[in-house]
Amino acid sequence: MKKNKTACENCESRMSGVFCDLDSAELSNISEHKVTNVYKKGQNLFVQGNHPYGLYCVSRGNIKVSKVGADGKESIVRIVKGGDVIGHRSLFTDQNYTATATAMEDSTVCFLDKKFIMKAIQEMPSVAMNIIEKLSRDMGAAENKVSSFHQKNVRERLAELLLLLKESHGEETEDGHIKINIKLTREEMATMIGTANETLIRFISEFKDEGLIEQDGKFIIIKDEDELMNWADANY
Amino acid sequence: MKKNKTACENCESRMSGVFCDLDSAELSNISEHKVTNVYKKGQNLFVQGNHPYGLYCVSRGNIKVSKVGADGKESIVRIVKGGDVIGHRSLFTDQNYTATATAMEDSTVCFLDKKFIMKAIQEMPSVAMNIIEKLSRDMGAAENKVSSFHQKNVRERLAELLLLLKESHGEETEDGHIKINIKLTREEMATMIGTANETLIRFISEFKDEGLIEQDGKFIIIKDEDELMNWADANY
DNA sequence: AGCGAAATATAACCTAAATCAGGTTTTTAG
DNA sequence: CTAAAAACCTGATTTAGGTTATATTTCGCT
Repeated sequence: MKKNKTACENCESRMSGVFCDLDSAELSNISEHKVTNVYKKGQNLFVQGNHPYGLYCVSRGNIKVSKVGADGKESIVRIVKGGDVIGHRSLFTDQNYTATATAMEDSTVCFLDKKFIMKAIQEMPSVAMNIIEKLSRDMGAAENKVSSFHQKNVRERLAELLLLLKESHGEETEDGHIKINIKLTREEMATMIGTANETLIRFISEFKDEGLIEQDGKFIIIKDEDELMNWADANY
Repeated sequence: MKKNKTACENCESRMSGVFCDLDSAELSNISEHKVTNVYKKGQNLFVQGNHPYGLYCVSRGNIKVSKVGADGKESIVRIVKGGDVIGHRSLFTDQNYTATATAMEDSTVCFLDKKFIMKAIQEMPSVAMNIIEKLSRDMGAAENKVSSFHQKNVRERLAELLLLLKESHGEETEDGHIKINIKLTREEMATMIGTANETLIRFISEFKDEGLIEQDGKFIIIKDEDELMNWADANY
């Protein structure tokens, strides 16, 4: 975890986060109060049970937020990408972290002290509003997941996951299809939809056989979005 | 849905909500901008797909927030009681409602116009902060649910549900036990943990046979909390 | 009070998906 | 480059819990 410093003004994810509405004076104020860290793939930003001291703001890279149960089983509850904040949930409720955050690849993440971020919320209504918006959106996603568990089978949840990943990490290829530009193991995908990796692999294979998706090395390419949407909305 | 008006200052849930830190001048300002409605059991405050025009603030009664899937199956994603706000999630993301809110019993609910509540957030940092806290807490609960689905079986999820209901709706009885003071059908409990009602009934019966819980009319009484906690944290 | 409709309960059966077992391929580290 | 370890894949077996069926009890309503 090397430390170095980049100005927020030059951050490649500058426009997408909760600080997007700030002017350059306010931004440079934040710049001065933050620490920038580089995490290697597999390193934790924080682990379940730790006490939170501030807010993490991802500049580059994908971070997975996961919970481990009593039996040691991992569940990925969400994936956070460049521009997003992380660690806010526990920070604002003043509990210890209820999940672990791990870099899925080499990542650059800034850290803001709790006192500073609390002051920012009080003084800059746009920051408060953006945090409220972000929490609301994330909560919507979490509640969707809950009802999907009840109402959909594994095949349907997988179709849904692929479409969500397309939204969050999709990139157009030369031939006009969408490539899911994030490296995920089958195990990780399985824990995202709450199934066993053998089961997940089986349905991935089915989707490939049926021409709904294709594989490009580690990456999945969406070939038939309409059909995936049909499955995600349950039809069998 | 009869209308009448009660001052926030006299609201029985005044101290528990997002407006709890306001002084009486601020409170009476809110009082003047709200509408108070009484909903009969079974009536909807809003339904999935509607456009949100403001914020609901529950004064008295329990409101269930549920989603229906493509197959018509209902899932209760959370239950909101007196003092809590509802409808904020969709309001702040400016989407249509993604769930339906239904009164579980005759309830009193106030409604605040969107413009007014947005202004309140800008001008009263405590309101913004309380909303952030509430969203964070709710989101923690939702993420716990997601990982429970993956990591726990029905018996364990039921034990967990009973303990959560004890926290949110528990009341001490004369003989020192805790009674879950909310009327829920087996069907409703089943949809809260994503199972079939027959299955839920099976495990409720088991818990009764084993002396972990007892029934007092429509209400459940926790008899052996420790054992329930063991089950909720998974041990089989 | 009495009737119909929900809600509750129990048992038998069946299926979706977990688990187990055995491979092959890819990645990583020395 | 090579060995070891991950990751991936497929088939067989088992099982938790969904589904179906049938009673019984309770509730809401006129």
